[in-house]
This record gives sequence, C-alpha cells and structure tokens, in this order.
Amino acid sequence: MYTGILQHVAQDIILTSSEREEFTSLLSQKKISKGEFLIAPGRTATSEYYVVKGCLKAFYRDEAAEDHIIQFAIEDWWISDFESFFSGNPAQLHVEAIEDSILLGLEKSTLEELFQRIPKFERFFRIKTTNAFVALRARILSSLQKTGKERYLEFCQTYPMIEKRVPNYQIANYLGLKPESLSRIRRELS
Amino acid sequence: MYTGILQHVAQDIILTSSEREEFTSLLSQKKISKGEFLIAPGRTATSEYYVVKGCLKAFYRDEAAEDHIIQFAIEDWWISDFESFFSGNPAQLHVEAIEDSILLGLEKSTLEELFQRIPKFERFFRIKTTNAFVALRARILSSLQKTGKERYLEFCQTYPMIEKRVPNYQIANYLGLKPESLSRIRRELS
DNA sequence: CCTTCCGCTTAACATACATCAAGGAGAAAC
DNA sequence: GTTTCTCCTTGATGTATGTTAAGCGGAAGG
Repeated sequence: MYTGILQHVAQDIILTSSEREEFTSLLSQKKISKGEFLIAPGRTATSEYYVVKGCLKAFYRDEAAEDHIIQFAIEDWWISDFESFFSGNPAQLHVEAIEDSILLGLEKSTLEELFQRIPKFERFFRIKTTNAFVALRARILSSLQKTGKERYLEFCQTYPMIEKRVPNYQIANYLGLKPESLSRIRRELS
Repeated sequence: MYTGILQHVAQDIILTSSEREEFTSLLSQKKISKGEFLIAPGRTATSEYYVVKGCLKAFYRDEAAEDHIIQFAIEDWWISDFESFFSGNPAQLHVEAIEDSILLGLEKSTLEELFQRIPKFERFFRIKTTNAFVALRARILSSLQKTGKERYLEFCQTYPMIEKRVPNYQIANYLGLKPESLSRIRRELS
C-alpha cells in the first residue's frame, strides 16, 4: 500500500524507518469509483490526496454550466482544491474520478502536526508547491502564446501517460480547444 | 518610508509596535530608474520586493527573443521571480522598471529568520502566496476560455490603476494579444 | 523650432479555431 | 444479436486574431 508513496517522498527527502512509519500512520486510504466526486464546490477541501491507483480530474464549472479542466492526476500525483486546502475557503473546484481510484488522504491539521514533528516534510511539500507554481506559470505562457497544435504536442511530451488514458475530448478541454479542433490537429500530425 | 508597507501588512495580521520596528529594520531600500533591471535571468533571485513607488514588469524572454509579460507591479505589490526565490534555482524571468521606482527588499534568509521570530508573518506570506496561486489559476482559465475582449475587460476591472499607467502594447502582450488586436478591441468598446 | 521616434491606429488580407451538422466505429446495455 | 450510447471524425462556413503595411500625433531631443 505504502511502497509507492514512500518511494515518491524518498525522491526529495531522506527518512528514517520510524519517520516512514509515523508518516504512513497519518494517511487515510480512500477508494472511489469512476464518476464519483472526491471534492465538490462549496465545502472546504480539508485533505489533499496522493493517487495510489487511478485517474482523476479537477475542474471548474462556470455560470453557463461548462466545465474547464484545470488538472489531471494519475499515479504518484497529488490532487485537491489547493486554494481551498491552504486558505480554508470553500472549494470552487470539482475533483472527479475518471477511473476507479485508490487514494491516500492527508488532513490539513495532520499535515501541520507532521511539519512540527518532522520538519523535513516542510521541505518536501515546499518542493511540490514550487513545482506546481512553475507548472502554472509555464501553462499561462503556453496558453497565451502558443497554437493549439503546439500546446497539444507539449502536452503529449510532458504527460504521455495521461494522453494515453484520458479521452480526447477531455484533453481538448484541458488545452482550451474544442474536440473537433483537436481531432483535426491530430490528423495533421499523423 | 514604511507607512505604506505597515498598513499593507496590517490588512492581514496585527503587530505590536516593537514587531513593526523589527520588521522594518529588515527591509532594505532600493531605487531603480525606468528601464533598469531588478532581476535578470541566470542568477538566483535572493530577494522579494515590495513596491513603495513606481511600476515594474516581470517577463520571460523566449528563444525567439520575444518577451511575454507575466506580471505587472505597482504600489503595494510584491514582485520577484518567485520560483527562483523559493527554490533557489537561477531566475528565468527579467524584472524591469517601467517607471522610476522605489522598493523595499526582503532577503530570503532574513525572511526565514523573521518567520522564526514572529510566526505571524508566516500567515501573512501564506495569504499572499495563496492569493497569487488563485490569481494564476483564474488567469489560466481566462486565457484558455475567454476572448481577447473579455480578457481586456476583466483586466480593466481587476487592475484599473495598471491599465492607466502601462502602455497599451504592454497590456496587449500581458493579455496574449498583438497591439493591433487590442487597438481594434478598444475601438469596438468605445 | 525642427526633427526623430515612440506608441497608437487603420485597412486589407491570411490563418487558426469555433460552430453547426452529420455520420461512423466500437463498447456497453438490453 | 440488436440497440444504444459514447467518443471520434469530417466538411462547410463563420469569426477572432495575426500579419503586413502605412500613416499620424505628440513627446523627446537636437
């Protein structure tokens, strides 16, 4: 159960075996089926989740009831409504399972205790947050300055695993394209 | 000199007068002229800066030597290459003064000391970071899903002061438009 | 005062993407 | 084994924005 997440953490910080045990004891396992929601708007997102198995999407639903996918998550990724998680404000995002999924949840209050007891985890999550920040900055640049084809190629390079598992119309949505346009782009490329 | 920043901080946390003194003693004043650089890519951004007076822009210069403006900053804003500041990696952004500017700089190491001595500042900067995160998320959504006209109106509403002070071609760049297109949009609106 | 340059605008044309409408392959449901 | 549904594709057409080229007013600099 915990092998994956421990390897994942070990990429950035070194833990003793008792620290590993303490860490894993704080995680709560959660299973959800395809189509179910992990987070719904309106209520505060009190946990962030590590994906053990499966695939999920975080999206914003606008006034016209149109969805806009912000993030996908597969094995080894963290997902939540991070704004809500950090600020305590009500979530604005939906997080929905695209496949049956197994997650490890970490409560906000538990996380803060963990920081007190094993400060190395501050470093770990700071690295994760910085990476997310850089990814957002890069995505703004490409969404403002690149064509649909360029964004799709970039996506395939950056997230080849996701491209294989997620339906094209959802990738199109993530890239800010209509499914018809992505289809045409894919034809030109092949 | 410090009235502005103390009011700014007071919006989120309450300080005693000795804490105020301690805080301001850690700030170093910096003046730069229009066209000068506060941060240049390649070297780590070791400080973040509060804008006392003036106007600056942070931008990324791509392989084709084209600039892409990521952020503007006027009075009461913070600016840096935050990715570099938090991670210690070399900066990828330029930060340049659009007007003669006066700044208060805060060194990364000094900031960490400040967090030890007055933990309230953790809260202050966490609020700032969360706000920045939300703004990035909102900007991704609007850049992917909205027309140039919608993005321009949104910009004018959100940053009326900036719209008045920054040349149109730089606003166009920030919005991912060509100056000619922004010009057309402005005509349609008037 | 004159010249230069910068920022802004306009117009004609080109391109990328959206929209609308239709159909088809394969998986899921019955 | 049909039927239905989901996802993908295609074509015709419309619209927003980019591109290229030109000109204009005002500020800056001689």
